[in-house]
Amino acid sequence: MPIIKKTYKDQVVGHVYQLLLTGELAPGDQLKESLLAAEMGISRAPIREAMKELIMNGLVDYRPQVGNFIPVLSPKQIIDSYTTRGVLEGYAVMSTFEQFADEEIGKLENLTAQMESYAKKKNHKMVVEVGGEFHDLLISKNDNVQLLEYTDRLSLKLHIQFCRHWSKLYSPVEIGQRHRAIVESLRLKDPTRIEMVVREHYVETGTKIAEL
Amino acid sequence: MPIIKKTYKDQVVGHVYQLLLTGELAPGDQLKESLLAAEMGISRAPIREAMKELIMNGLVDYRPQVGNFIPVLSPKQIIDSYTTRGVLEGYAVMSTFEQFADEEIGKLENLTAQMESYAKKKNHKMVVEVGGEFHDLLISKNDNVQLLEYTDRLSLKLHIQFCRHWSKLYSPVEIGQRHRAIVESLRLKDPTRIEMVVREHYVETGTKIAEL
DNA sequence: CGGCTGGGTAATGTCGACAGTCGACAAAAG
DNA sequence: CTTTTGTCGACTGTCGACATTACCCAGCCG
Repeated sequence: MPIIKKTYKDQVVGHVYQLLLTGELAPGDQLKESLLAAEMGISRAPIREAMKELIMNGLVDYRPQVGNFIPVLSPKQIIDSYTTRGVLEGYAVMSTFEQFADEEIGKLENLTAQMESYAKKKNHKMVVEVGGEFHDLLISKNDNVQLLEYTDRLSLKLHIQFCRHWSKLYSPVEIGQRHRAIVESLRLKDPTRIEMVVREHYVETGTKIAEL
Repeated sequence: MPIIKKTYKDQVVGHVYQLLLTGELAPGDQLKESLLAAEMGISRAPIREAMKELIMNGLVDYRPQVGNFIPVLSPKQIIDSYTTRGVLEGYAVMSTFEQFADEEIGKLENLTAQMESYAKKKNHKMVVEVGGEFHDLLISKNDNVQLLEYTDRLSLKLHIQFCRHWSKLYSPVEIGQRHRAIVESLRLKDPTRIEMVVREHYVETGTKIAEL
């Protein structure tokens, strides 16, 4: 989420993010250029520029000669996206497992406990925030620009698609189990296991979301 | 490479592909909108549309307020891209290894032999073509749309970036060894090994290209 | 009654012109 | 001679208008 808003295009992107996060735009809705343009008091040109960026990040579906729509993901597409994310991030963590100091692993454990705690209190906003911190720390060691480009895109796409359903998703027990499994595998310093665990974590998450 | 060219935008994309493949555009070159527009007898609007698509596929670098450039990849970026491709395709093949019938594995072996043969004759065009066939058959079983989107992008990006250097790259012996290793692992039906071998294949290719 | 046809509407696709911004060079100040 | 500032050119960013295409629905025909 860019903070700087130099060109109109960037402002449009930010505006659409808001519409998506607040739920004013639901999957299946069409983003009409003239409407957005009128809404923001600018012409359609920067809107079109912004659309391309949103399409690039998978936040908008483009149908030629028809328009831009908020994607409606089928269960298979959801699982596919999460699986792909799992494959990429599993590798990202695995390939850097030696760089995790004991104190950082401790921090990961700490974050897991926080998530459990927030989940028990049904404070979903904080669960997501701490979860993001956990995730960021986990892949922070990797510097493969190509891989990061893809994981960032997927992360943002899935975040925006499903932020609405977080509250229905998390049981404190599962959250604890899953994240602890990742931390444990890191502690064991077993690369194969690390990759597998992270991968499964995302596949399970995807399967769960696909069910609702 | 889309064959249908309905809108001007698609024609522009195709045109730029040609410029890239023929080497008329070299890494570092700027794609000037007005120039392309004049060249094709259209306005800048569809050019800009096409640029966004090319940027999306990683074929063009975008620098705000400055312009669009053919990317100059650093050795690290090259290795990163190939590694990422290896991670994705390694998983794609691994997760579908059971679907390869003996006859298809035979075909893969056959294609490998063809590549060796063409490589010996220094017929690089055919090496690449048969190599593409090998690659397509290898991931044809996978139907993860998200994963395929990324592998396709990477495949196209790397193809266009390095098509110029193919002739310097391939030694018949290496081609045979590498591809045969993949076929063998498939025959063994050992998923872990399959994933590893495919991954390494791409990492090695990337390392090799990064060196020149 | 169902399917096809055609016109109207509303959206995207394209256009040419103008405004804003960056980079380079040159002139002036220290 | 070095540094700063001003100016210029070329490119991207934005605009409003026009062209084209897809969708909807009414009316016709089988």
